[in-house]
Amino acid sequence: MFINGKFTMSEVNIKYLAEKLGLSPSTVSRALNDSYEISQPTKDRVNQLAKALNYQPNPFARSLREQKSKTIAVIIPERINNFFSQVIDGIEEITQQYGYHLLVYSTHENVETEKRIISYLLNGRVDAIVMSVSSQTKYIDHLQTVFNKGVPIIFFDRICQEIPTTKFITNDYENGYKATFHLIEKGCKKIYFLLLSKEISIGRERLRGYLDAMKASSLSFDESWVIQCAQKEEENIRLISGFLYGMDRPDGIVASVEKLAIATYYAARETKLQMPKDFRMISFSNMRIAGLLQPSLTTISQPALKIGMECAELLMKKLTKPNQPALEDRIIVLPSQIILRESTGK
Amino acid sequence: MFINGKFTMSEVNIKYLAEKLGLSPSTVSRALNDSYEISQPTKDRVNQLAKALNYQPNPFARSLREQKSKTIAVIIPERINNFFSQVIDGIEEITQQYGYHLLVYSTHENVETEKRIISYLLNGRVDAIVMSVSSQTKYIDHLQTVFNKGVPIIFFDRICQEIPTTKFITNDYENGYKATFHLIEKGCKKIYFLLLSKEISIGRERLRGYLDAMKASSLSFDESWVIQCAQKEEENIRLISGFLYGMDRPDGIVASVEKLAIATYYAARETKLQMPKDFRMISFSNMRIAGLLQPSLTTISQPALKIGMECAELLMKKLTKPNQPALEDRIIVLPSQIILRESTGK
DNA sequence: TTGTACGCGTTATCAT
DNA sequence: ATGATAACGCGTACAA
Repeated sequence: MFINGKFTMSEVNIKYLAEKLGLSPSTVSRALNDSYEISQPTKDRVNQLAKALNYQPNPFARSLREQKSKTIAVIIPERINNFFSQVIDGIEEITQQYGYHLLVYSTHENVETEKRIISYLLNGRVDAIVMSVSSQTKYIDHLQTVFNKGVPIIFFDRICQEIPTTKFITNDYENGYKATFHLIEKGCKKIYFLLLSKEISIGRERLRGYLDAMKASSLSFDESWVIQCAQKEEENIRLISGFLYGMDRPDGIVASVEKLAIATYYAARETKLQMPKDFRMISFSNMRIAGLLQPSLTTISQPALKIGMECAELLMKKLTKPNQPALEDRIIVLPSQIILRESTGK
Repeated sequence: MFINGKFTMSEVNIKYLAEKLGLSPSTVSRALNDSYEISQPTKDRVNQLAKALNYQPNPFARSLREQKSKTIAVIIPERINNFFSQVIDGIEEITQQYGYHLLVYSTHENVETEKRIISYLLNGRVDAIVMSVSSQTKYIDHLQTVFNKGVPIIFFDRICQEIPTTKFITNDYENGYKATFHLIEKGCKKIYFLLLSKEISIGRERLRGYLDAMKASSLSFDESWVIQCAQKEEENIRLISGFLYGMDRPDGIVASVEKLAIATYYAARETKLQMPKDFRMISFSNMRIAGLLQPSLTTISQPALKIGMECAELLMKKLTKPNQPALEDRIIVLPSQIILRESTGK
């Protein structure tokens, strides 16, 4: 409805329906909610008119009344990333069936942004939070606050160990080990590990797998082979080109996240080195087109859609059934898959 | 606050602050909103306590009262797509500065899903909608309804011409022409055009550019060269492989969307054909790593981030300033960029 | 089976 | 400068 050009919300509401039907608002409300107290004929009349006028309950009135929003916040470190996109697809697939809505936020790997976003969510705006922390997240007061306020929170992939709630990850340690072992089997002697940040869980776990695999082998190892990378792509390309130019360059690289593998491709171009001839690389990645790169990239691919769906299913169970206990403090591990391609040699 | 294990929303609210301060709720409200009617000392007292107790206004009470949600819906056809991810990044960058939140929905290219999503949004849940329509969207009653209800709606990329509102696109016709002309210059004689759907605006516009370029040349042309593709990747690979196997295969391909270019890469593998030797391809695409493919892909790249930011800026202007007129019925064109790479020959 | 009254938390209007 | 009251739209305890 318009009043002097301005949209006003005087839509059909319960009061309006009640008037039209000669009933009281409460009767209409109960009829719409299929209450056992209301006679079938009345229900029919109400539902018919509601449908005819395309009545939609006001979500804010309802949220205010019920103290819940039917909305979930999803917080990710970056949007331009197949893994996170797939996870959100998985979450939406489930939550949508329950009539839940998704507020999606990107921290752009920035803790301050992460804190700001979370501060918006502590007022009941969302019924729960599903998140993967930023690579900068070291201090976790803001996450602790969420938990203390009783807002259900689930972590996935980049989890926060310290918060006693449910976390979904993949077998990162194991795959860090396997990835490294695969390179060793291929004959690599000097294997570097590219790390986004030591702060994040997946970085630490994958690194641990790498370190153990190196230890288990008879290969030499130097701490300087663990390369701490930056946020900016150009910086990383420079960094990686730097050590690829050297005479003592690595002949194997484990990239702990996709963007570092990509930076390595650019660095390889710059230094005119070829995979797998000059060095071999394996990367954690959910790129659909890893197989179309030059050379195609051997990847450890995470079950992203499944992670999203499992997060959401757990949450829906907790939120839609009465008297559910708090989310259990446990880590659920879903297996990743190694897909061999040209970058580690056929 | 917890009551028998259950989280209850009895957070600090205005009433609580008022009690603690020995003031009335209305005074507190006014003080928090920096009303001129309140004395400075009172304001200070109120703000101090509010800060100390970390008071956060209840968004639903406010929305109910103000008849606005400070929330924007973003509806896209698919999430696993760099273009749409970048657009959303752009939207968020602006809206976040104004304290707006983003509900993000994917239609998965399905009109029915699109209709369902929109029906959720007609009850005031969002103050505006920014969307790119699904490739199936032919009848537009649901979009018309949005407009009729007075909910501001902006289209980008895949627009709906018929709705009189502001639309943001790139110069699709021009680039369809240029892309085709580029192939012609490279000596292609038989150029196919891969189309996702004739229903969507970008498909039609890019096709029009292709057709005009073909017409302007002295090349022969057959209608069957415009290939209507499917949703499923495997189906498209089969379809494309099908005509690549033939003796009368094309020597040039214009892919109107990224996913069709990718299907073509797989089809090329299957048929053992090589670009640019056996055929050349150019594609509309925002893939960051188009340059790392084998061969690297010549692309027409859209200013996605900018599109998002411009959509959001227009919207914020309309929503945050009083008495703004309805969104103008006009199309704003931002230029795309052609990036030449190996797939069309150096 | 239906109606009345109230409160969720906020802000605006009207009083004082 | 501050307080009392009403209203946004909904659902429910209580009354009839």
